[in-house]
Amino acid sequence: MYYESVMQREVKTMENTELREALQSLKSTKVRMTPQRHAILEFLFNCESHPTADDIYKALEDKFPNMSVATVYNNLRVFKDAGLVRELTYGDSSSRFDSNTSDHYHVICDSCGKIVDFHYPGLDEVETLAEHVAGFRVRSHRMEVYGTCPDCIKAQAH
Amino acid sequence: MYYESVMQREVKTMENTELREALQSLKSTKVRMTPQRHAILEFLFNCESHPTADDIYKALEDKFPNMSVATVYNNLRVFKDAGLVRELTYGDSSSRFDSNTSDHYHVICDSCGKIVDFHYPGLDEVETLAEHVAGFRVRSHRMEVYGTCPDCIKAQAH
DNA sequence: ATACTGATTGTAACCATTCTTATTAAGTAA
DNA sequence: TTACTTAATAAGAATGGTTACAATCAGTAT
Repeated sequence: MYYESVMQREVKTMENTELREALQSLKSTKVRMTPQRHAILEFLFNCESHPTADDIYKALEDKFPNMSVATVYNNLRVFKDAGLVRELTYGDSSSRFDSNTSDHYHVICDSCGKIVDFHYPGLDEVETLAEHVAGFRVRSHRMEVYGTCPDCIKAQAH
Repeated sequence: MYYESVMQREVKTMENTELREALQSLKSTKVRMTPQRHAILEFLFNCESHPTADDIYKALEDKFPNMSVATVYNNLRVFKDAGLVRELTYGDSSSRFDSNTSDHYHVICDSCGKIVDFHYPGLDEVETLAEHVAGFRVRSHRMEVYGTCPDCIKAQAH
C-alpha cells in the first residue's frame, strides 16, 4: 500500500511536469490558453487510460456544465496539431486520445478493449526500411499488439 | 513495356491463385457462395489498392445494379471473420479493406493517403515482449509507418 | 413440392465527428 | 482602464460511415 502510494505520487509529479511542459510549448505557439483547454489537457495528462472524446466531455461536465462536445473535439485537434496528443483509431467507433507522445506502444485486449502501455526500443530500422522501399520521407510509426488480457483469460476459463 | 506486362500477368496469376484458395477455404466452412460475394472477393483480390466499402460498392454497381451497401458490409464482415480479409482503420472516416492477409505492413502518406505495402520480418520478438510485460495471450499485431510519399514531396517542393 | 436456412435489399436509425453562426472571452495597444 | 481585434466557445444542425431491421428471395434438404 505504502509502495503504491509512493508510486502514485511519483507518477503524478511526472505527469504534472509533462503538463507544465505542454502548457509551455503551447505558449510558444500562438495558441491561447483557456479554462476549457487547460482542463482537457490536465485531464489527459493525469489520466492513466486512453479516453475517448466523450469520456473527456463527461469527465469535465461537472466543472464545465455548459461545455460543448465540439469544444472537446476542436481542442483535441489543436493539441494533436501541436504534437502534444496522439489520436488512436481502432476498429471500434470512436477515437481514443493519448497524452504520452513518447515512444511507447499498446497491447489491446480483443474482448474487453483494455489498453496497456509497453515500451520497446529500436523500431527505427523499420522506418529506415520503409523509407528505402517506398521512397517515402518517413515521419513516424505506430504499432499495436492484440490479444487477450489476464482478466479475460481467467473469465473465459470460468 | 514487355517486362511490365509479364509482371502484370504474374501478379494476376498469383492473385487468382489466392482467390481460388480463398474460395476453397470458404467452401470448407459453411459460408455459401453467391454472385455478390464472388464479385466482392474477386475485386478485392485483383485490387492493387486498399479500397473502402464504398469503393467496392461503386466498382460493382455496373455488374450488380441493385446491390445494397449493406451487402458489401455484411460480406466484408463474413470474409473478415473467415480470416480472408483485413480491416484497416486509420484516422479518416472510413475503413479500408485488404485482401493480403500475409504478414506485411503499410506506409501511409500523411498528405494524400496513399498506402504502399512493404515487408519486414521478425516482429515476433515484440509480441513476445508484450506477452511477458502485460501478461496477455497475444494473437497478432499491427504496424504502420507514416510519412510523405514521393509525389507529395515533389509537389511540396513546387 | 414444401419447408428451412441463410442471403440480399432497401430503408431507417445510429452515432461520432464536423460545420455554422451568434456570442463571449482573450490579447493588445493606446 | 478602455476600446479594438481576433480567436474560442456554445448550441444545434448537418454530414457521412456503418449497422439494424423487416421483408423478400434463393438454394438445399427432406
